[in-house]
Amino acid sequence: MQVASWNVNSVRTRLGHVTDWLKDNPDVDVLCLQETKVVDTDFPKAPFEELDYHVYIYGQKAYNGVALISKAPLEEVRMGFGAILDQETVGDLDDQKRVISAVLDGVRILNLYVPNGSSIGSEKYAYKLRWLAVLKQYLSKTLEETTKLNVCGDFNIALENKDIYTDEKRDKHIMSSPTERETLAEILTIGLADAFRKFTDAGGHFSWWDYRAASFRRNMGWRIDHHYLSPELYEQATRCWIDIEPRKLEKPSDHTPVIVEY
Amino acid sequence: MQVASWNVNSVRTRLGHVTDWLKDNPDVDVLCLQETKVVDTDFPKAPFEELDYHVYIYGQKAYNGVALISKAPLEEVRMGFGAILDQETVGDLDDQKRVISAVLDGVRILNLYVPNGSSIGSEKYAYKLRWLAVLKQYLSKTLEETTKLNVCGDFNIALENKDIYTDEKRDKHIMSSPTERETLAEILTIGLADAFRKFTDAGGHFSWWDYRAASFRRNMGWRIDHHYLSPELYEQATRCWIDIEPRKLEKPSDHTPVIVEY
DNA sequence: GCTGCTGCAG
DNA sequence: CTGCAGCAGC
Repeated sequence: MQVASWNVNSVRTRLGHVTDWLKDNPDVDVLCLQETKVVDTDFPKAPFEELDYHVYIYGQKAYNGVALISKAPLEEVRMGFGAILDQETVGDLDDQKRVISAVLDGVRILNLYVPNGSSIGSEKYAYKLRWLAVLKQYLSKTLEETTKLNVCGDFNIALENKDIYTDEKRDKHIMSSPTERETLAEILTIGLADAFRKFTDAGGHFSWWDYRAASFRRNMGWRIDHHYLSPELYEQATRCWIDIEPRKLEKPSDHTPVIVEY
Repeated sequence: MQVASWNVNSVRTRLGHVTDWLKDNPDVDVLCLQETKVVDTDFPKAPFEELDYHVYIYGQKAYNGVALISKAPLEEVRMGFGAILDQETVGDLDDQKRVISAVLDGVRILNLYVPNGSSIGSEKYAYKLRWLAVLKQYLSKTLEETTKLNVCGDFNIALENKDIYTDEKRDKHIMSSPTERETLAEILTIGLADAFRKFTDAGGHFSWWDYRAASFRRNMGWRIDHHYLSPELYEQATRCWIDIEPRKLEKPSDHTPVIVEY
């Protein structure tokens, strides 16, 4: 089974890229999309259904939005933190559509778009940390019911120095600050491990390159899109890789797909 | 000597089209641009200067804006009505940057972007008529000092029925209403004649096609961009034509160049 | 409708 | 550098 994660930065603008990629990657069973940037009524379901995929969406206008594109029908589809956490815990966090999950062949696939956080100390940064605190509760509760969990998506955090093209300003940069790293590392202690690092020790592998400053051409990237697996799945994992080809296309997303196989 | 008029609908968005067109039309001495939509500090002068043109600009943020692009340096450059009319007459009309003129080889080239007027009876329509009243004074005063005057630009008025693709709703449509036509015709009585009509009697020649309803493909156009010449220049005129090629490009302006030669 | 701009977000 | 909303113009 293969699961892919791809922040497409607007599913409508990137529709051709995404359907082309699915055609080129017929072994991918579930494609997890982030930043679809579209309300559910306007999501282009037909192009995927015509390729015999099932589509599960949780979107909003202009920002955020997540989706699951699957060859087989999915079970137990859940949208938002509120699906399993009480309202008091969730608060307003589900106003932004960042969480969708479902089960395929006994594996819960959990697709996330973690807040970016803007800059250290900003209001959006506080939101990111608050969101991650609730995420931990959400994942803990999920792990109470399943031993096969694949948490993937755009985490907007690069855990290790080798996951970033440079060491400059690292500690003060959003996505690599000590607090963010510690927060994510702490979440993973509940029983999740990075599928990519099971197979690849080297740095220089990235999943996101800023649109600015020609950073893709200069390979000034970050590895911020991840597949985190529960122990049982981690054991079963046979591959995890980044496909940089879509980032080379005309008008690409700034992210590129990350695929795990188990 | 050749003078061209082109409403480019954003000189920054159309920069490639404009420089390409200049390269393809090396005999054009002065290119008059309208709707440059950029403040003077942000006008892309360098690409024109690298092609050895001189650039004279009178712009504002987001709306309107006119410019003169010239192979030779221009003399007596004037911006706005206020350059020769008293402030009492001009009022607030120079808040919108719609008038620039200069002299080349004894010919005053006067580049206009006449207000569109939105719809008959609207506030913008009243502004258009008020603007045209002041234009008449401005042109009269200009004709007191020169016998060689080339007034060109986007007039947002089609003087004759054959200058529009259809007769439908003509009288109630902005750009072809009787009042607008009479107002422009009255202005021309001070001593200006349509260079295009010296050479071409037929209808079906247009300079503007709405972006909507595939109107260019269906040739649903209007001839609203003009060169009006003082008698001496009109006598000397050897050609006047519309180049529809730029309207066929990707992401074109809705207008296309009109060129006069004398 | 179709485009361009501002302003925001990433 | 890109996408979107909201606006304005035509």
